[in-house]
Amino acid sequence: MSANKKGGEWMELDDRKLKILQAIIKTYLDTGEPVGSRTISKYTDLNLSSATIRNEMSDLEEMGYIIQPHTSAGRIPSDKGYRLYVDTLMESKEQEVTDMRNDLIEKADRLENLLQQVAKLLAMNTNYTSMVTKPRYNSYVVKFLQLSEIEQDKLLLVIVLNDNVVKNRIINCDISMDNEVVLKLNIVLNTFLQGLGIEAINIGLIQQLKDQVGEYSDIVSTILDEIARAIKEEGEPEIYTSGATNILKYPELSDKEKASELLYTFEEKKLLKELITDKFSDEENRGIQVYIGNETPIESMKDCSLVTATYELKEGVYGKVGIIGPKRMDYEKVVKTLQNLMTQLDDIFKNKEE
Amino acid sequence: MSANKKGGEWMELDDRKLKILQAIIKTYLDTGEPVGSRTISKYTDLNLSSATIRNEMSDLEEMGYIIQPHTSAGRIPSDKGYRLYVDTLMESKEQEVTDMRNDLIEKADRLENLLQQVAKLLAMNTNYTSMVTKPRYNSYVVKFLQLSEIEQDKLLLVIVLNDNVVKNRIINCDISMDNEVVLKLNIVLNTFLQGLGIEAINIGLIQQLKDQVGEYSDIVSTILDEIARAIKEEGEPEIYTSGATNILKYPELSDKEKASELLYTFEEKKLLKELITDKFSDEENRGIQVYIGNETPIESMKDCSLVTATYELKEGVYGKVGIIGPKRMDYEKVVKTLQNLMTQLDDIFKNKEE
DNA sequence: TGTTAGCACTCATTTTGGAAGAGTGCTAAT
DNA sequence: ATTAGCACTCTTCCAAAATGAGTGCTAACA
Repeated sequence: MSANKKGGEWMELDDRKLKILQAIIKTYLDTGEPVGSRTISKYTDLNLSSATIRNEMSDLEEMGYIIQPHTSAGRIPSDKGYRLYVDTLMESKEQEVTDMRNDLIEKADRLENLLQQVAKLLAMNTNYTSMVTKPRYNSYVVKFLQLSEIEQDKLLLVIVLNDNVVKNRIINCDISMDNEVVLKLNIVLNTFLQGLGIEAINIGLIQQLKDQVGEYSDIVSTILDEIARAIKEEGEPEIYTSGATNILKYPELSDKEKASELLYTFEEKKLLKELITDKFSDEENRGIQVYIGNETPIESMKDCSLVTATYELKEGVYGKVGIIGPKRMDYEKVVKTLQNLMTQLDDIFKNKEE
Repeated sequence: MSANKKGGEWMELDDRKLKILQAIIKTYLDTGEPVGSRTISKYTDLNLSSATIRNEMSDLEEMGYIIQPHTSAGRIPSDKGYRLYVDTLMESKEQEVTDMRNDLIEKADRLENLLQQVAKLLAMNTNYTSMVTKPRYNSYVVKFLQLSEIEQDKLLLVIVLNDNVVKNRIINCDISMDNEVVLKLNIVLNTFLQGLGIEAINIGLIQQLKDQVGEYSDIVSTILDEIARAIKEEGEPEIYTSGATNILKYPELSDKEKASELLYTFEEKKLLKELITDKFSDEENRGIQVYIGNETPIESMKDCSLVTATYELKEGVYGKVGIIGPKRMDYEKVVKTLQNLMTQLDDIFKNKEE
């Protein structure tokens, strides 16, 4: 028994076992079929007979790194096996990395488009499913408000939140207002509300504000409502996905039952949003994370793996991107692609700043 | 041979044949399995032996209304058969119609949300896939522009198009501008551009405008660009879909090949957009339309039917909704649901107007 | 003591050959 | 014109047999 609990359990494995395990997983990632002792005996550089391999495999199975789907089938990696592989065995093979920057900058002028593009590129590059979250602050704050009359009894309310998030609302009002009133309202609203977040807009403040505007308190009421709603709306998580149909390419996921559940998860997005808000909001999970099988908290993904990364839009504003594929996904490639994407996104966002 | 070419070809069918065909299609809609002569002989009120039915079926097949998947299987309707059924044989059975209004009004405050909701409700109610297009004018026109300084060298440009479509752009400018300049720019922009569409913003006008603003012509240039882009963007078709995974519920569509293609079509949406802009933009197709099998111009939908309807957002602004399902979809229900939805949407939009 | 060849055994998959069943087309009788 | 009857054609279902991949174990070997 090894002495260390965390990060070193695999000390129980000698070098040869590690190599064999690695060979098994690699082969399985390729083929998706249970791999037998004979295959490995030919595959590896350590010249061993299939019989020896069998013995080792038997051990590895006992230790929980591989699984036999049924007697007299080859072995497939268990979640524990994958975990070990991802943590220590994976060797970054060099591979050309697609430069996505050009594709990206060109098409997208708005953040939403950009993120959707990112998702699409990821899906196309990896042949898995991708998801990208829209970054959001923990708390939004009113930066600037502007009211303008655009029709007889219709006001346009422009709400600018921090980070220059802009929201528009059309407000119907019964009383017609002349220019002066609108001007006054603008001043009052801005002096009262600038810099405030949703929690600061409370009854006391509302009353104060209403006192200032006299007969227009109804409209102010509506406006405040809309502001609150806009802030709340912007605080909602938003997710873009792409390549959902890619999962149909992997036989182990594409039987009706599983595929249906998975596709529904991607279409509905509700679960994905929960996933984001729950588990992945921890400040710690910054780098690239791999969740294997049941490590993902979504039931329908129990046969999938999820690789996530965090990008930084600006100082303190983070979003996530994720790749979902079969457990036997090409972890190397996915991790590489994500790393690559992160630096490219950094570039883009930095440049936009200027 | 019948004398009339269009809409009356089925005159070649006598009453009994019609009844039999109707019975075949109805049964097939129910079961999804080829239907045999014996079934019909029991099913119909016209007491005929299976042998007689067989003869009639043989005729119907020769005429192209039904198909035999293989010798000694029952018959299934051909596209031509479905067409006849939808055009003339379908009898509107009474059924409770869900009142979707409440669900709708409650949740949606913005048009996009509303349309997405509509799509979702349709999909849930019918168990098929639904799509809803965002309505759009043929040509947008600038109604109102507003520039405000929200940061040292960042301007917020609010663009209001007709029908109160609002767009925002953030514009970076090198020169810092005082309040007065912004005010002046606002006036100039509005006087020059109000009421103009994209085609009216030509070189001549641009030059005129630039002359007015002197040193700020660079910024004006950017602004005009952004306006043009905004108008163009708003003119792009937009489609919301829901219930794509529903197609997996129908065995005849859910084999990997077909399902994959279909789901991709729904995810990608590009083809759907083309479909909308091409075929369905004709002013004629106002009412409820049914496209069967190859009548839909999308290859992947050749085993599907598509039922579309047009809703009116306001005078002259139309959008489409569509239901996509297997050819043996429950046409009655779908048509009823759509009719119902149309009136409910009318209600909602009328009320919003006030 | 670790490695290997050999062999019996297991179990999933594929193949095969009916047998059953559904449905037709045709013919002859009504 | 309708129908009963029958031979015929297919698909589908099922079970038995063949195949084959892969294992575990044992005995021999270095």
